[in-house]
Amino acid sequence: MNPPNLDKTDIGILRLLQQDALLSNKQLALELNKSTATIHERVRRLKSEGYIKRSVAIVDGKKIGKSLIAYSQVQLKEHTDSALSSFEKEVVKFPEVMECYHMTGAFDFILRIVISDMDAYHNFLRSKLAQLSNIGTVQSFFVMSEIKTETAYPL
Amino acid sequence: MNPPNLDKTDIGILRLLQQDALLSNKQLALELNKSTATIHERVRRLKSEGYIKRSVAIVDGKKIGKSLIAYSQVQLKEHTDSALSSFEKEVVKFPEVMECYHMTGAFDFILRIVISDMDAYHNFLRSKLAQLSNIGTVQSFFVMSEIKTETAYPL
DNA sequence: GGTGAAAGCGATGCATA
DNA sequence: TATGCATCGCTTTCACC
Repeated sequence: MNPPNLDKTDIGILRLLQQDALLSNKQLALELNKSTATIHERVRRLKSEGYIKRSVAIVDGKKIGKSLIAYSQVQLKEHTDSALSSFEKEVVKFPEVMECYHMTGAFDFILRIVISDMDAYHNFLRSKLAQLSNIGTVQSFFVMSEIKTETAYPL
Repeated sequence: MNPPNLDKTDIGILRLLQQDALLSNKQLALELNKSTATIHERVRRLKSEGYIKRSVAIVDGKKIGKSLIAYSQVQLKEHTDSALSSFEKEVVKFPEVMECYHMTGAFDFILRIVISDMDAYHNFLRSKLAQLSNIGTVQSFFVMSEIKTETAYPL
């Protein structure tokens, strides 16, 4: 399943738009040796079929005062379906939680939390996260340095 | 530092472009009650000053055969500056490692690894990650379900 | 710094192969 | 399905406020 139903041109489009979503069809056409009309149709198809989910601007978190990134591992007390659903439903409401995954292994969920500083994190933990029902343990780890942050899949 | 040196129009632009990088200046202008020329100048400034780092297409990993996401916690044996730098220099070369952070706490690095399946992960671990010098322990956790994956900072 | 208008350029739809 | 062409609309610049 690699490539699935994508030809070389489709792969090329995905590779290039993952690096820069603002590339014009003209630039893509030049790079991939196709006409702009062909590229236009391919891009339309890649979007309508869901290969490209969306295009977003990546903002510098530090420049807008989000200087602290935490990864918090959450273990729940109960693991019934309704307990899991209830946690998921509540945690996604917190704007500080930018990512949340249900995991295998020693804990249940991992959260990526983005916030201004440690005081704010402390406050978030005490007044928001720990207030949810069914929270067992929360273990927090903080990013000291970002070594690699890639949004583009290798193709 | 919230807002730093950004006015309401700048914040609005960041908020909207974080949701959809392909919005036209005309659409932004309509939404924010400014002229297209003003929006054009503001967007140019936000990019040149680094508030907007880049614009990217978000591709559906599962549709291109990247069905397994792992978070792997790596502990090194030695923690000299050169040992840390050496690990960082090597690990970023792996295309499977889309994110890598140097962390506080019980382990040194957390890696987000995106790959086709568990067989491929096993192979990656044995033939690539564990081959790096100075690796102490690697603990792997796998994503069962994505609850929230947000790229936009709350503004 | 913001605006409106003019000019240039790319996006978009279509007829054709 | 891919292409060239023609039209339309947005981007970009500039003189002015």
